[in-house]
Amino acid sequence: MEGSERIEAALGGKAESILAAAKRAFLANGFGAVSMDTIARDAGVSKATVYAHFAGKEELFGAVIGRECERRFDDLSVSELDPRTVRISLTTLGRRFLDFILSPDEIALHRIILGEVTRFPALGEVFWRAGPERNLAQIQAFMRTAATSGSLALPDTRVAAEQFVGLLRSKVQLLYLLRLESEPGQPTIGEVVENAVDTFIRAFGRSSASQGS
Amino acid sequence: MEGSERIEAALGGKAESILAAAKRAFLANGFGAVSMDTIARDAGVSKATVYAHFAGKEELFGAVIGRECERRFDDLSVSELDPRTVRISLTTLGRRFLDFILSPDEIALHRIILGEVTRFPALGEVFWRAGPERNLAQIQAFMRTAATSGSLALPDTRVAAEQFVGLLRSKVQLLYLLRLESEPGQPTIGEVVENAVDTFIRAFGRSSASQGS
DNA sequence: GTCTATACAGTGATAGAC
DNA sequence: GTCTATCACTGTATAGAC
Repeated sequence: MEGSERIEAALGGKAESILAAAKRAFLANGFGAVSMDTIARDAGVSKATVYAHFAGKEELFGAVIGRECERRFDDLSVSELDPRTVRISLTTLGRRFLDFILSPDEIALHRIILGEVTRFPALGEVFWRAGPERNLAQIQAFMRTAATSGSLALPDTRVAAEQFVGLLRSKVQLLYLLRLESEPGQPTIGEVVENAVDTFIRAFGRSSASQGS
Repeated sequence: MEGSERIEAALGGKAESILAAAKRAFLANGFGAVSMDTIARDAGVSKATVYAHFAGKEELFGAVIGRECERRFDDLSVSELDPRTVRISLTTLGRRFLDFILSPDEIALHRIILGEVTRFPALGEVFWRAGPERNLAQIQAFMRTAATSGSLALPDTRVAAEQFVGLLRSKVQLLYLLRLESEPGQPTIGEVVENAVDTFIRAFGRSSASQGS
């Protein structure tokens, strides 16, 4: 244990504190509204220590965001889904996807990326590759099995995956991003998923499983 | 003409210059990266004049964004669309909608709003009411006529409108927001519209018009 | 209202002791 | 590596003359 502490110290436990504090500050307030002073104080170190680990504010921001993009790997576990029970599988898949993209951290990250992509153009691709692209790949994988097994009649599995995502996000993701998620009269996540699955199966369903109650 | 110049001067031609300069700066760079110095210089007035018209940077920002939200009224002209030729009408409608939300000004506004909604919580509702909500209302109006005329079998016109929008935005809006619109291998706007209309008619179409080539 | 000049706070970044 | 103290600079905002 003494050894592991040694190693941790050698790797820089303070670097982790700084990154953690920077993550909290940046995700909550964006780039411009956060000062290096705040980050240093919140991390329990001096400002000079921050600069000993990171060349500047922009580099620190890039490190935080890049890390955050990589960390969040949304495993939709599509291999566990049975393509023969399409409605159930699509509902599970849709629910997992929406729970992920509507989680507070993911919404905050989404806001930051879009707000700062003009100043940090590289972030756009980093975000896309780490998030939406992976999700689409997983969903497309399920679409392929469903098409192969004959449960769905899909002219193009890639387009199908993109459209299923579009049906799921509908307006609900934008409402969350705009902080309007608790407006009265809005449908629940469960209803959004149900509606998306209904429509998707109306369009591409083949078997009697497409006729739900 | 002398009179109109007088009036313009009385209303403050400089206020317009300031708002115009602020709009350019804020839409291009966000809130934090813009200084009142830049705005004043770009507007051709002194900084004190800016403060004579607007209480501070935040108020100026709010004025610019609020104005921008109101200005952009996207008239989809749904009353001109014939519900009997569903495929053509949906294609026209989808094209107009996508051309609007993917226009440079709209994309820039979208980025700013999402990036600053944490600092300016009121902007979320302003944006929603002025843009997405109006678009949805117009699209829903068309869905109603299509349902009444029997061209589409829609269980819920509101949900149908939201889902049509979801199919249209699919991933293309996010790609534009992330500045990845010119990545190779991406579908054109025309293809996105076509795919959205295909799927929508597969789900809700009734007549033989749903069987396109 | 408009300008020039300036006050004042806060920022990112660094020097030097330990 | 880490700290305290400080730098140079930019930012918002204002005072006073016209």
